[in-house]
Amino acid sequence: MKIAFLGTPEFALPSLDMLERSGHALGVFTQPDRPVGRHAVLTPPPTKVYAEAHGIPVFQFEKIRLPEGVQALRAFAPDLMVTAAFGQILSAENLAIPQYGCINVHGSLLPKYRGAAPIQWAVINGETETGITTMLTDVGMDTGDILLVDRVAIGENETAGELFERLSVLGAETLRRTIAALEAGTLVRTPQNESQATKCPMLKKEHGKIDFTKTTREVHNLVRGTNPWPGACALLEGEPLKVHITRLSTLDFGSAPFGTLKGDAKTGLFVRCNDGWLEIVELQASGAKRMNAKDFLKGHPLVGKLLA
RNA sequence: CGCGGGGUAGAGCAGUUGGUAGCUCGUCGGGCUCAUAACCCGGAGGUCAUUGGUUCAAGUCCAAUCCCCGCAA
Repeated sequence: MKIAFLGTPEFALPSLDMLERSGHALGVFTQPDRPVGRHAVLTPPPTKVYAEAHGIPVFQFEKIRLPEGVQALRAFAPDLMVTAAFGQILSAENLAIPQYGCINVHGSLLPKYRGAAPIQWAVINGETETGITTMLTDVGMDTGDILLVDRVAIGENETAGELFERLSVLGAETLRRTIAALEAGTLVRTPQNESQATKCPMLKKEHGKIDFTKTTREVHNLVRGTNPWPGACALLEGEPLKVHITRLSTLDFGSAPFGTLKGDAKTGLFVRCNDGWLEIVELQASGAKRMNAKDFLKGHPLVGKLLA
């Protein structure tokens, strides 16, 4: 089958790799190269790097729904489109091009967590289960008919980054089965239950701001869900402090204002939240590299100070 | 050349107007103790990122270079 693969970041790579190994004729449509990092180095998206290494043609458009993109897609003449974390909205015109339509690989159990950052929000909200849904893309935001679903449990300490990696691998498998069913003519379409639908917003920097009036579990979930990006952060004496890893703890340092720090270089660093004390395992001060909280304590007397 | 912080003992940090290199933790040895991750005493461990310059004297002042990181995009 001739497939137009629309995907951008690492999440899309296992799916792309699966399609390549399955011998489909591929074309990769992805976002333009973007400036990355402190020195704004123009960096190609991972799917482009993969495609070039495997001799797959690459097409990059700012907006594929604009005439230029539509024209290129039509010229490529795919039988099927596949999207995985593409990051652009497709138009009806785009979707009408391939005869089999467009299959999207989505990192949630639809109709829950429609939108841009389903994996992170599932962790932030403390979900214990998520998964991969393949769906037939329509013009709405993740509203198309459901094809196949695979479920996975979310670990108590699992970070969004770790879950991302697991789901990207699972996504390739779910996609493989979906296409196999399509080719066998056994694919079943199930409309989404609109009454169960939830939407999650794109994750922004400010979503990482920790609120210590919340419970230890809620803060822990935020730290996990924003790791590795954008990272959870708080203010220590006016300076930003990133909190990379936390652990739920049963240690009790008594009552104290929310955000109060306790502990030492041996037992670890703990911060007061609404219902108890959360251990901060790994952190990063402004200008410093990330380190163990215990190491940080050796050179920074923090006990009694306040995080805000 | 977007703004900014930083490279000092194994780890995390301090080091004031240039004048013998310090703290906490770890480590090693000894002591105390029923015992200990606790406490006491002692020891080892540094080309102060690199190169050049100023000076009687540079971790400290000047210049250049390399590396790490935060913010902004």
